[in-house]
Amino acid sequence: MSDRTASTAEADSITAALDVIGDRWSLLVLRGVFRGLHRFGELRDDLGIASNLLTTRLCRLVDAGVLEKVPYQDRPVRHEYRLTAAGRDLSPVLVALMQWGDVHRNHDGPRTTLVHASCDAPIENLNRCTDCGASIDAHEIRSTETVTVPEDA
Amino acid sequence: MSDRTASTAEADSITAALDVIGDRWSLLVLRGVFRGLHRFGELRDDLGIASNLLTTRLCRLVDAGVLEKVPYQDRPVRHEYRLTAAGRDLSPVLVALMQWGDVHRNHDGPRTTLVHASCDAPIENLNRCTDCGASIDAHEIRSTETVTVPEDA
DNA sequence: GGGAGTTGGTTGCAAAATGCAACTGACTGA
DNA sequence: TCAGTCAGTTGCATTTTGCAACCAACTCCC
Repeated sequence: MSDRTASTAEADSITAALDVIGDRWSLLVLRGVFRGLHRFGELRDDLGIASNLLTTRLCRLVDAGVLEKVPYQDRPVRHEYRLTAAGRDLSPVLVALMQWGDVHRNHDGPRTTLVHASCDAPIENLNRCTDCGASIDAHEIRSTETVTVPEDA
Repeated sequence: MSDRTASTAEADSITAALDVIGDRWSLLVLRGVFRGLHRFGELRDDLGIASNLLTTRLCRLVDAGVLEKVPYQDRPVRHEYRLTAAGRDLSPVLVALMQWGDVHRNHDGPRTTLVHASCDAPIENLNRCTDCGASIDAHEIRSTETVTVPEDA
């Protein structure tokens, strides 16, 4: 990856993030770990991913500091994969994707509802203004480096 | 294996979302459109993407209802690409990715700050409880799955 | 009216990523 | 000793992507 630096869309933060989780499987692997699947075989069976690909994805995510290998037995030494703080910080990405899929794609398929553990009420993902606290629609976003997103974009 | 892993990896909302924007380029194309790039050549030059891939990505995004083609001239008829409502609803995904990249990846690279147009204050993305309104960390998320595909009964 | 330029692609082929299936190595427990 | 589990590795076919050249419809300019 990481050869998206060709022109003016150089290595900004979105590109940097996609270098880690922008392939076909990485986010699904992370979703599995978020859901409580921590071992190689669990992830392979749940995702239906080929072993060789799961190996490379896990290594890459560990290298990126998103997952860490934690030994769960000796003889033979075996590890499971756990989220680091950086990995947990990806939860808004997964929640945002899931919410979009719920609304715009997955009208009939199986749903997973995420709830606030202490309230049992559903979780939503949104953009919020750090000053006024309002939730922000795409129209109201202005980018300080580039063009304003116009009304009819 | 465990109760939660039965059949969930096939067609949930995250998978459905990734079917649309889960490849190497689609989110970058959308980022370009969000930034105000609407024409084929603008996107190609900005992203450094090959023409044939940009063609297939744009067609797929139009088919998925995320972008729409709007004619901007006749003779020859030419179109530009604009976000639909569904496309604009992807802004939390992009903001969440950007925020994660800012914090965990892109310490030295160029930053783009997104601000609330009416406040000029920075935008953040977060998960929020629809009941208590608290912003929610990954630890506080519980998932309750609606299994629609039963085991062979 | 003939060439150069612009825009928005298409085509052909090489390179890389992915999918599939079989196999390995270290151990267990019977 | 022998089957079974777990976490991968290896080899090869298929699919996707990257690169470069080409095309088609127009405009502009002389």
